[in-house]
Amino acid sequence: MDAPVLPPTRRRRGASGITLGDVARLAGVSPITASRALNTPQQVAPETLARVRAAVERTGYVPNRLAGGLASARSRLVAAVVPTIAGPVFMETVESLTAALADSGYQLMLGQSGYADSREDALLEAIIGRRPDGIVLTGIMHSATGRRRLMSSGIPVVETWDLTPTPIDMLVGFSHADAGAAVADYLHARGRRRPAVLSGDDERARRRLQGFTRRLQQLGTVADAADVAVRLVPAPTTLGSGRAGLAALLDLDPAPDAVFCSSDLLALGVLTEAAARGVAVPERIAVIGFGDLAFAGDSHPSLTTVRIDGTGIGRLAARCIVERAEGRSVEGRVFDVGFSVIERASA
Amino acid sequence: MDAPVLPPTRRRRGASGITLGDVARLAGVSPITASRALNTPQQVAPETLARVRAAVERTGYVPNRLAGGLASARSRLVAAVVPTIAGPVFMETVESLTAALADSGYQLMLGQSGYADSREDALLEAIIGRRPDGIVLTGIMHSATGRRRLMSSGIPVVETWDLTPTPIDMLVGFSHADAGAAVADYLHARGRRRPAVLSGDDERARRRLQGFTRRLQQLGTVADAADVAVRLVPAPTTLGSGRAGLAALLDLDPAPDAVFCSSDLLALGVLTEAAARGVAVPERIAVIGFGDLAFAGDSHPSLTTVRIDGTGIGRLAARCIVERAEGRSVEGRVFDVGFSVIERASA
DNA sequence: ATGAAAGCGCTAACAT
DNA sequence: ATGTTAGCGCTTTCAT
Repeated sequence: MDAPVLPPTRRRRGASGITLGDVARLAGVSPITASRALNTPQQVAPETLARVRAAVERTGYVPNRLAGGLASARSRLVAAVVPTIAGPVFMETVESLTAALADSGYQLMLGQSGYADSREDALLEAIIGRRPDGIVLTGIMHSATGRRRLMSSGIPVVETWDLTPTPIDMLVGFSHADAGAAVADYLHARGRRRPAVLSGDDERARRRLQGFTRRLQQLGTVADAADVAVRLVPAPTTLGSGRAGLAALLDLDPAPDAVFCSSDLLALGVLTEAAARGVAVPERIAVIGFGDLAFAGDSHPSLTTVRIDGTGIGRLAARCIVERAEGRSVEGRVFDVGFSVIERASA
Repeated sequence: MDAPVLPPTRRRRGASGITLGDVARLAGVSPITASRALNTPQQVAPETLARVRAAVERTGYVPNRLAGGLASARSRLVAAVVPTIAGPVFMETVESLTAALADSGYQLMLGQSGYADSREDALLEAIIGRRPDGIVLTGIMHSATGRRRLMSSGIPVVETWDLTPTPIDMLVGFSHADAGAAVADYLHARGRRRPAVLSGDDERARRRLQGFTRRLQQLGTVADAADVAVRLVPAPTTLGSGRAGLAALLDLDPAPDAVFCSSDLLALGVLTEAAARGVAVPERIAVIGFGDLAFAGDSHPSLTTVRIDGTGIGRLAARCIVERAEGRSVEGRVFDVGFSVIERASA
């Protein structure tokens, strides 16, 4: 039998080599009609629709989104950048972001910036190269070069977990300085006069620390910022560094009567060390965490902390991107989701 | 001046509309040469290379990987599926996977399967549609339909965190039954004769549980599987369910003298509840966790647990995918990374 | 070492 | 409601 005249090797097609054209042929329509049947079914006659769907079913066709994205300039891909996945802080946000995006037919690409700026450029290149419909920045950002690059890329950007004065584009976060101040108020109202801070050494934690000490000065708890005992530990914070941190703080004279920790994990370490030493919490020392992670309500004593709605942040970030991608305009570009101090037993 | 004759609206190009063609023109070469300069520089004359690189620099060109992927049938995208991102268990694996892939020029796409099978089909469709060069399945898998679909997609698949008898393709994991048995041995050797299990209700934990009780029978610790007190808690496990779990186990008569927890978080909850009740660990009850999360060494008492090299799993999974994608063959398709019981103070 | 032609699989822009 | 045409931006194949 004569094979039809074809160029020698028809090229390796993706193993599941069924294309829209194949489906269309099987359904007896043109490719564009098949495309419409899948993407905008209301534009297609019911009977045609049924034929196309049957053809899809029979062939097991899965549309190639690379091709679709190239043709339509909409990749339906969203990139998220986190300093590290292994930190518990942003997980909630990434989780809800992933879920919310999936609901709208978008997929999440994950990038780790690390806590260093060096690989950041490579990461941006990798991300922009995929032409995502949006980029969600979580936590720390960014070299000035990186910011400029993002702006000129024209890709919608949502920065999260912070409220910076000059956002790249959109912003979903809260004021870390205000959160620190709120904790200062809380401790002051409960009569604590020798507060200390145990803090991871990252930018946002430092901002909370600043807000905290500043408010303590305003309240008259301390005369000078230097009067607040501060112990910095390297990021990421751990239970172990919390234990070591409390040990160090207890050696001070006078010993503090409260510790504001920059993370719940740190606070859990403080509780652990206090229990190990027989130091009564909150009687001898009050402990406040940050984040309200899942375990905060179940520690012993239960942990007073600052709650951030990480899930809400993720969901809102997703909405910002999706609305923009679909050409709908969002009312506003800066969203303050706030925070709340959750009173429990430890303070 | 006469504009060159062009179709009316040249179509909206991606905002940063610089293409390889633009770069090539600027460098005075053909597009394909510019392409080679970027992808296989050794094929290009040094002087040409320099001109192309200069043009890239000047224009801020970022290659469109959607187009590249479409043309080359290599997306340099890898999909990872986890039940949930918010669980601490797989974070380490996802982190090292992301990092290892990035080092080889691949990007990670994240999908959440949830603990339910319902959305799984949609997720697979979304993933396969992107034509990733590989798929990493972490934890639970999968409806028979899903497995078949993956196999017929022709995309390399790595299942992780488990050793199943009939892998879809490649496998990087360890035997949960063996891990359970090892814990049984450990407790038996230390004279514990009334061991209990506090376990999240998921498949792999159940497999460990089975290995655990079976070995206890072999050892003669119990006559019957039903003699091992088992308390199941819903996944995901929390510190709170650990506390509640111990409370329930202590009500038994006779009370257990050891608890094997299906996660470190659960074990931390047990330690917490024990401390709150003044139950001495390990004297009155020994506690063993699973996972060796970061905090395990720092709890009070420090936690005896089973260590899994999550980072190694991620790195190895990345290697499997990358080697396959680059056409190199990997020696073997099943890798047992094992586990180790870490002896600390709690047991 | 470089280039010309063709096409990856899909969708936007016009038809009709 | 459906089809035709012309690309999206890149890489493959085959020449030179």
